[in-house]
Amino acid sequence: MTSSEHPGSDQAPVRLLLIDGHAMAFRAFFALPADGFTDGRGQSTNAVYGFARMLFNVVASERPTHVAVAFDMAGGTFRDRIYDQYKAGRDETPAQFIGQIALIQKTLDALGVTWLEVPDFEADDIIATLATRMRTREQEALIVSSDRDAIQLVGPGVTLLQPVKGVTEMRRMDPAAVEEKYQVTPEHYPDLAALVGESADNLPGVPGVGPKTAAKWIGKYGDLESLLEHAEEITGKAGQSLRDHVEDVRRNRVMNAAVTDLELPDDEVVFTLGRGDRAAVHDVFDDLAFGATIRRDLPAVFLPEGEDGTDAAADEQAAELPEITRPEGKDLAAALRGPFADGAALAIDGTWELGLGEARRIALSTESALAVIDLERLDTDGERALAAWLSDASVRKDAHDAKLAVHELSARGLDVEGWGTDLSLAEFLCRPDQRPTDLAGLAMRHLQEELEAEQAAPQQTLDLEGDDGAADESLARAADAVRRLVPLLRTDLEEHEATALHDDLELPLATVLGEMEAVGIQVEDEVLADLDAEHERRQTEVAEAAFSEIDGERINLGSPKQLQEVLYERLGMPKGRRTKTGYSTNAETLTDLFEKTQHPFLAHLLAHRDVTKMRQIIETLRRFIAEDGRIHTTFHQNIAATGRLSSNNPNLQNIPMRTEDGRRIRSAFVVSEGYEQLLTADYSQIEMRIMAHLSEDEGLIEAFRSGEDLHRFVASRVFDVAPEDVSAAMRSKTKAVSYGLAYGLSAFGLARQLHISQAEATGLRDGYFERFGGVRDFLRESVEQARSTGYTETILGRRRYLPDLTSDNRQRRENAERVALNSPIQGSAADIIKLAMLRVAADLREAGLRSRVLLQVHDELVLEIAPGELEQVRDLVVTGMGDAYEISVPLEVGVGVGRTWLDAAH
DNA sequence: CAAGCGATCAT
DNA sequence: ACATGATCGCTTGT
Repeated sequence: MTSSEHPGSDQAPVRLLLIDGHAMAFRAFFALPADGFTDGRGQSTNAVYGFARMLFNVVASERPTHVAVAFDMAGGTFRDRIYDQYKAGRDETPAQFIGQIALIQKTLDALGVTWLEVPDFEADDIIATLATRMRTREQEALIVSSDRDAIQLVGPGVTLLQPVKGVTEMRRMDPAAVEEKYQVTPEHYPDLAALVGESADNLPGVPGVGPKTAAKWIGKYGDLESLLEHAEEITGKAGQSLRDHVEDVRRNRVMNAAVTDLELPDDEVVFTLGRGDRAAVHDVFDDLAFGATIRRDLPAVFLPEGEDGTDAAADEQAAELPEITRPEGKDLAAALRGPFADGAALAIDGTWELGLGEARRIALSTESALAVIDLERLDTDGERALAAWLSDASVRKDAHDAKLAVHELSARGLDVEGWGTDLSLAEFLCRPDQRPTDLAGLAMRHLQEELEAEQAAPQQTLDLEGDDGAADESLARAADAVRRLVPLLRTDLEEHEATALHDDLELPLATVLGEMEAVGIQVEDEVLADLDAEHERRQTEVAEAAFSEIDGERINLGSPKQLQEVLYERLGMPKGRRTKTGYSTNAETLTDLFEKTQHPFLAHLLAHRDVTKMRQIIETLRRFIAEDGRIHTTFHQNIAATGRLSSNNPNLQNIPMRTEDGRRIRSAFVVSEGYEQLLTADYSQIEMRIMAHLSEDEGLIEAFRSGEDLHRFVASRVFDVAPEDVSAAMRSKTKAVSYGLAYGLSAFGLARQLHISQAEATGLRDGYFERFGGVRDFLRESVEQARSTGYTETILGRRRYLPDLTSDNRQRRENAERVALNSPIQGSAADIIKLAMLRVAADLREAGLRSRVLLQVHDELVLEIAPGELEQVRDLVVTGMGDAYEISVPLEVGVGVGRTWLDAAH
């Protein structure tokens, strides 16, 4: 309890939040699209949504003890009687805004927030009265209003939050901030405003006098009254203008004076928080068709105490590490039959770099025991015991990164079965848009909280990666951290309905990927060396040719900055698209420029770009060829938020394919000794097939069942001609629309891509949607549903959370909408090929075949075929991929075979 | 030396 | 202003 410093205020400190209801509702209305937020019965709810979010935000961040919302009343105010032009000339209320104020008030009722309106007065007067009351009582008031009349209320204990952008970004105005911004104190702000005028209220000020002059005058004469008394002294145009408009100024000053003595409730209870009713809020939100996102953000302070009580779960477990044992040999066998018999969390101190396993030790942790095992000092008995334990599927093992562990252990001939939980995968499934480092940090904070709850937080930071000969204790603590985090992540998985995805898809896949990485793919360095040498020659040639076109000056062709100088300054070419830092020099721009100017420099520059890119790719690949003559990429399961894999060190998922020259790189990827062929198998148009499945569009489904070429079929419908009469142009345009749709392509973007007018692009899209309405409905509903639930979902229930779908920032919101369109499609394709990989790997193993999967490239698998196994493997792969998951159209799989990756293309 | 940017490769 | 990635070289900031 803090004792009061002044008499008469023996009550607890009050922090009253005052909101200008109409002003904020209007702001919300214009910050969010009215068409994007409706209750399903034609009533727009964007203002209600934005208002609620603003309220939740401010309450959560400012922690007021009391709240009141003030509204203007219909029917005018006393100010209209003083000045009949007050607020004249305002635009009519938008039709979609109508009714939303009543809905906001309904929401406030459910939240137990008092709202006020007083006949004949404005919201500002209500706020002024209450703010003044708080100020006299030396309590705090916090005003949220975009109306400038609120500025005069700022003072000791009274702060104004002015919305800056949208409804969530606020600027804090205390007396100092007001003075800083307007050069007058808050109480003199109405004086300034009277001189300057307020166009929003149709109150013209003194012509030729702006805030600078007004502030100067007020500073000189003290206040408006003294200024007007000395009006004769002021020289110049402004002085005359002032004398000519004294009447206006006096009127303005009367109009903008806030009324501070309204009769308003003054009951302790009236404005207190905590009187909301969760059920009522949900009813109102149901009625408004609000989704889960905003419900989650409802601050608990609105509800009665105890209803949202979160105190629970005191941990009985001590934070002290169990004694670390270092079992060796026969001891190990005993230990593994003892406390570790049911499973353990596992940590490893190695790294997977260029295919070299470097693990020296592993740490195992259970609730009661902890062991660090030195792999290099194990004797035969110990190794045998460890191998048996690791490969016993009935013993559950958890790890931060199971794939990494697989590498380190299998490099020493130890195979692992019976994985339980992989923290990195669990974290990713729950929060796919977070970077792994952030997730690790998040996990660490969870852990820290738990340890603090146990009041025995260790001082050391935990290093889940393990590293450079760190002490046994560090490794042991990492294993202990895994152990402690597993139950938390299991709960997390349940909450995100991702348990099955983790247990039955991602974690088993990790082992498969680990094997693929370890095997790698054979690369012929000589082929790459020749290719590099050839491109080096061509690079010199085109560079010289380019220089000769610009007076022989040897600029750096790789420097966008220097290129801009040459192209747009020296050669005076027309400036096209802009980038953040200047004018674009990308291939599209350069090609356009070439068409316009025919300047040979541009052609040479483009050629230089191509060969440079080629060399870059070739040299990168060569650097990654390991001792064994193979490239071992790393596949990541926790990077691409849609659920795709990513590949790095090097990236083998973006080896050139589009151009003839680029494809030659693929001829360096070859079948290795002891194997017969490379086989590639890819899904044909899997994303469009998923679109057909998810949208249930009959036309699209028929397209795939007909066996006709997809784009030809679709084009024949769109352009209303027989399939055989579809021209190449029709087909390629239709194809662009088909693929663009899944990416949220706009008419603008389509026009740019196809070099057609925006009108033609719009027509194309409309024509498409006319014939394939199911697709349009599906896309629209995807976004709508995601906005409501807060996430998108794939066919396997993989979620992606998209809070930006309700952002008041248009760019962010529209980006989230495109993501919402694309994620279920791209993500479902990722799900399907992952299922296929598990199946193919399992089938190969069960059939006792030596052939193996080497790479995955989103919709394609690359396998290495052992002698004599081609037919069997081909069937197995085609079936495995084709039947991986049943959707309403067939999943077609194309197969190619050859000595090199290029030859295996089909 | 790191970080941001622009460009370009893949599906 | 069309989704998901990786990588490189240049430029700029620490």
